[in-house]
Amino acid sequence: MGIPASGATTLADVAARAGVSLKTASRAVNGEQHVREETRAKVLSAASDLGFQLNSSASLLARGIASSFVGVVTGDLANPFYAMLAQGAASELRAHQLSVTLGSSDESSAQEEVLVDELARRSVRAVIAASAMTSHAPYAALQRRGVPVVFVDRAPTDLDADSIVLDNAGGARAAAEHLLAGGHRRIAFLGDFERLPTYRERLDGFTAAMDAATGAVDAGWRELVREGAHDPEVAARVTGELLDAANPPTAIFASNNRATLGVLRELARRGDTTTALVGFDDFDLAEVLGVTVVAHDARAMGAQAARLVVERLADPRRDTELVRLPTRLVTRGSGERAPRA
Amino acid sequence: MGIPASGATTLADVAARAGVSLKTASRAVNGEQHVREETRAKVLSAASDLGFQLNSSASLLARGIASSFVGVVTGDLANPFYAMLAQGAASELRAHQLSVTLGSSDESSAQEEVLVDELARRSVRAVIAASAMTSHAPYAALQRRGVPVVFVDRAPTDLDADSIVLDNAGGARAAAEHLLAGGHRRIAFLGDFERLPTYRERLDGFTAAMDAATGAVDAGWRELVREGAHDPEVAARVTGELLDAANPPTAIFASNNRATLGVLRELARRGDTTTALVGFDDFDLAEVLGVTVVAHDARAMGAQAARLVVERLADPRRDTELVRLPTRLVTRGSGERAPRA
DNA sequence: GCGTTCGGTGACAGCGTTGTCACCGCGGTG
DNA sequence: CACCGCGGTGACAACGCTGTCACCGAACGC
Repeated sequence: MGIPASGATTLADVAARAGVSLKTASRAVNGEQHVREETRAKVLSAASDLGFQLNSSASLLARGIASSFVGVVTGDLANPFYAMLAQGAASELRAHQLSVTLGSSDESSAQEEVLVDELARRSVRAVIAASAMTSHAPYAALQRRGVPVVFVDRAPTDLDADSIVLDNAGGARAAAEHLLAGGHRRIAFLGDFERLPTYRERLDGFTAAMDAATGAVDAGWRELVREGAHDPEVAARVTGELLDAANPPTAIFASNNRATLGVLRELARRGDTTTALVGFDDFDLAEVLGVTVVAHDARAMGAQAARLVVERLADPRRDTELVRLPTRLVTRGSGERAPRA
Repeated sequence: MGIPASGATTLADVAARAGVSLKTASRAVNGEQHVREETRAKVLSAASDLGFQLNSSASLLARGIASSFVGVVTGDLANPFYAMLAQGAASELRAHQLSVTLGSSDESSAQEEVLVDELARRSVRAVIAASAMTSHAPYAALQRRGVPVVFVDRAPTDLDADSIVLDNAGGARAAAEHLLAGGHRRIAFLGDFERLPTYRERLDGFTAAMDAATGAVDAGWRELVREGAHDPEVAARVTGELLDAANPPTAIFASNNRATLGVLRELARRGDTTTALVGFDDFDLAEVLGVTVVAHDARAMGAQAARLVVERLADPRRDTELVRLPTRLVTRGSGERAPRA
């Protein structure tokens, strides 16, 4: 009943209609104590009559809170890894009355800088970032302003901040060792952009395994290390080149899900069913395709990041934490193919 | 220089430091005109010295704007369809100074209701929803309050609102006709939750094709229509049941990406390479696996939804629009397998 | 030379909410 | 019976910013 308000209805309207003071109405709609049940009911009914909704800007302002949003910066939501990460963070944050706002950088530093700037302008309460930048100055600026920044997947080296990363070296090493144990002597490594620490760590783990196997591996194994295979197209092309070479690898380690995708496309294209493959990152159809992978839990990573955010929000001066999440090798066949004689 | 501010620095601090009035500082940081370049530089430098950042709540409040966020409600971000949708919306909205806040309902009506409520509390400017609800009362409430709601993928029947959907019937019909043309007489239909309009439309299209082919198809084809295959596990189980039946289908139409995934798992598990398959929704590895699909552009859908939001924000009383996006059949092999003799 | 315009600047009153403090009346305490 | 404590309520001043309006001086037109 009553004409739909032309402008927005305010708490004052509700208070007037309920015949109470502004403050009492505020207490009622916020579920605070010190309000008689009867009064509260009166206010709530008036509010619902008017279709009232608290103005969050005004509320935030009055309470001296920047906002209730946490920015999540990822490379590309189309990558399920990031999507799961975001979802893990979002659901954990919701439990703490925080919402998530999203931005994709497409792995471009420039774009990411714009994103961070946008988040700053939105006065986000904290930021969770899977950063593709090498210099994290924009994040440092946020930190200085008291906005917690938690890095996921990739820890910054030029900034002291909470971070949560995978055991990249360990996972890659396990993959390499698995292939070596299977008798492979020529194993190709398909890396991502050189600047990404994840890639470098994975290469380190891979290298460690290869070095430990000196004598058992071809001396020239380093020639089979390729980088820059950030998207499936490049990965597919590089795979083709590797396999067309004079002395092709008998196994491939794809250092992330997109590289794996590219390898699979190329192998399928040429009907190659003998080259062994282990990929970093699990994916939906890996089971169907029988792809052996280094798996981990992206959702847990997001949730953990959210927890770090909440903890730092509670105590800004606590020591920064570096969480390293385990990976596990899931064998499904492609990594167990014997080397071609 | 100067001690890092204990609390937040305000525009007043900046103004004081620059020796100008509050209003002039405001004009300078907001890039408004009527400020001498020299003055602007002075203010900007003071702002950067102090690490100043405009308080968005205060700014929004003063300008009488609810917020700069648009809520995007989806089923589950882990589903690439939703992830792309969200990304499409986000990047289009960014061009209009709007940010996206995300919520996943896990396709649960209860959860979705909570989400919408949360969005309302955050005073979002508009909502884009891939709703799994049958009754859209919570959205109607938002609309009444002047918050534009745009439905994607699934249009509500109990609410007049801008919507953007796929040509579900057309896509499903094309898939069925394709299989029929290939000689199949027993085609199974794997549906989603019965309550989802997308599923019903796809079934309608499928039915239309089958009906048009009366005589050519088995009279009992309706027995091969199954629903509730919302996740891969159920889809896989149902597929198994269908194929184990006395008179199994020679082809399967999976009505969404998760159903397709389930079917693929089950076919792989039993080493079945003869049953034909067409899936609704494209996916990364479809090419590798040679899966024929009804494809569409989720990102475009999100972008289009964002455009509708912007338009309605500009003119709240314009007629609501229903956009129907085309689908296209992409043949890759699985849909072209001949029926078993 | 006087009125007019206009770029540049500032004072001030909100925007809608919440924190603080004060107040009122009632029941329990000594 | 005076006092205190406390549940319930309200007045009022913030919160940090922007819109409005007013003001000042310099450039301009006639």
